[in-house]
Amino acid sequence: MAYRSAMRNRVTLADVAKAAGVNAATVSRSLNPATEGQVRKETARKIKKIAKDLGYTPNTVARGLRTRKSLTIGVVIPDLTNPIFPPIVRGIDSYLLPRGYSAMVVNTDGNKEIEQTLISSLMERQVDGLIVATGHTEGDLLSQFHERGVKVVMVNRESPGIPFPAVTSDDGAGISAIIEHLVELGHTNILHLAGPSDSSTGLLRSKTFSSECKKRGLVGKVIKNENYSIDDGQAAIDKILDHGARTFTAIVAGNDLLALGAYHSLRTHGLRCPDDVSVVGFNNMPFTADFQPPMTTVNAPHYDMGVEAARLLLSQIDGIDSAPVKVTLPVSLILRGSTARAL
Amino acid sequence: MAYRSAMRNRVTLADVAKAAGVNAATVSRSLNPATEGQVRKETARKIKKIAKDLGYTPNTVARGLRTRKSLTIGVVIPDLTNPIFPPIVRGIDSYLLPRGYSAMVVNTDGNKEIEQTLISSLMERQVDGLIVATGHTEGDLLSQFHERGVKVVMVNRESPGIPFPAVTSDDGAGISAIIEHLVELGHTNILHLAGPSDSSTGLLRSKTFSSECKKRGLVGKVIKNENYSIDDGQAAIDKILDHGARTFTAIVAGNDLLALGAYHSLRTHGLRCPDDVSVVGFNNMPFTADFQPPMTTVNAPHYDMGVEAARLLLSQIDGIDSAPVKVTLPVSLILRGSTARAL
DNA sequence: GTGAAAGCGCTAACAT
DNA sequence: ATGTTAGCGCTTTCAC
Repeated sequence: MAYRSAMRNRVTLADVAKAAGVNAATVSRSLNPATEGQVRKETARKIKKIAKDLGYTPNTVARGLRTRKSLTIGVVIPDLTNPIFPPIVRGIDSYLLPRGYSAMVVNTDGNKEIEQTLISSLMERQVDGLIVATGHTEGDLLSQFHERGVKVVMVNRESPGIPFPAVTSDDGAGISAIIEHLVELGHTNILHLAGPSDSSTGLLRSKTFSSECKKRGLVGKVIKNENYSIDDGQAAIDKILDHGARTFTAIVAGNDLLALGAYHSLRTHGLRCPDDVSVVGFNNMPFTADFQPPMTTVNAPHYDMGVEAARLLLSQIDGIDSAPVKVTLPVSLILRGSTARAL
Repeated sequence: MAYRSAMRNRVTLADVAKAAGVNAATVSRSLNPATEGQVRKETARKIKKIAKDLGYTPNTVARGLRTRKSLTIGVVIPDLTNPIFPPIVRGIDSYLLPRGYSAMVVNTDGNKEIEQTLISSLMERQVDGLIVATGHTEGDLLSQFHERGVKVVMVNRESPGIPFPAVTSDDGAGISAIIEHLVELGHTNILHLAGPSDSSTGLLRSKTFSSECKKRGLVGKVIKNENYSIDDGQAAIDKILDHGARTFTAIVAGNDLLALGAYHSLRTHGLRCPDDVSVVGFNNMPFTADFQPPMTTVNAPHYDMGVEAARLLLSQIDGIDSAPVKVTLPVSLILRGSTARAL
């Protein structure tokens, strides 16, 4: 047994070329499906065999340096442990992977500084584009990309400033459907547990809520929350219930997490859902059907939104689309056990 | 307004060097904290200022090509939408990011071919190491890495063949605690809804279950499942209940998803949990406390497992650790509403 | 159809 | 303390 470097015995193009008795360029051409036609069939076949025998693995990094394409997409989300994001990420992946791209996912925790740092890191890694699901991204950062020609697509949120392509669910229709459902059940005094107002979803959902209530002559109060979290939802309802001043018979939450927080608060205050108070979520995130009670919510097609966002981004990168397309995917109201007739 | 390329106006080291009237190497040294000391303080300050003014962004890809380090770690998991994985990924990230590394996460869906493809893609991207949470990875693939000197750490699963470092939860202790709890409640006939036998967790948990039952003189039947999924759990219990031959009074599930499947099956068969049948999960994944009934389960510290796996991997990469360390993190039984005294 | 040469942006010897 | 040189592994003109 001879001495052998324990370290990675990387086989390079040059190694294959030497073994095949040809130039590295010829190997490169043979191995790339797009340029394979430039090489004599016989030669290409031989080279491929040798490459395989030698265990050649292309070095994507070196190729990227030369071609100025990393085949990597940055995905910026607030928090992977929020169950709506894994389906989005998987949707993105499902479109990217078969096309040779990979995704690099970062979590910002809704923190603007962290977001700035992470996006810079993605840029240094030469990502070919960005799919952004955070609303906090403000003008300065995004406009930089715009100027630099970096492709950006928003998903689940819209960009506040520059008109990037965006994929969203039809939140307006969702809220309208909720209100209609509650009205049919006889509710006339409804509380909206709104998501953060600096997110496009929070804003749109609460605006639609208010206008629907006005249109239908309902009492519709809006409580703003800092975050789309269980804790925020619980704290908000706690605050009202602790003052003993409940007038509403239904709660429309900005998302399922806030709705779950409402569940908790109602329970600790001895109120029953849906008997005393109806609660509606938004997103139909995983496991909402298994909650107690099963949650009535609006289904948003997160996986498909991811797919669509990836599609939009790649078509931008390939220079096919240029217009800042807005794609809105349909939602549907999922009736379960957390809503009932008003007392 | 002059013509200007719409494309990315990348500022390179050479650009900064020219503007500063120095050599590119000096700029490189100034900007790298590790080599900054080699440069005159005054010069370094000036260069940094110019770099900033010019909007210089380092190119990690080019650096990686030169240094043979990508500062990227591949993370191989079965499925991001399984709620135990996001905490693991975030744990990994939390350790990696402050140290300049990024993670690239891929989903194998438990499919060996997909796994092979994705891992190859990660290797082509020159990842510095791999954190693997899939059990299906068999000898051939892993041994390749071993030979190539690629660092691998297992998390949540152990490697079947080669002794890579691994971070797991103390599943044996978890199962023991469950059995003890059930025995205290008077259960003597217990069913184990086991996870896939080709995963180290599935195997260990079911082995411990069997030996505990034997030791305590309990009737302990084991049903194997293909996947750690709700559907599999439901189907398995359905199969038994459809035959009307229930003898067990408690179900110990291989994980929370299987337990949730058991919930569903019991419900459709008109059985109440925990009144008729007690159910115990494993993992304490998010939202188990909100299920109906709140699920008694074993808490596994997934976030910490991610942190620990990343720590192990980087210390391997840095050549600090060499021994294939096995880290086992403690678990704890979380008593909630899905277990009750046996009838 | 194939080879030779240049160079993507960076860092690490080796000079000075 | 700084400059020079070389080269990481690849693709892409440009020759022939």
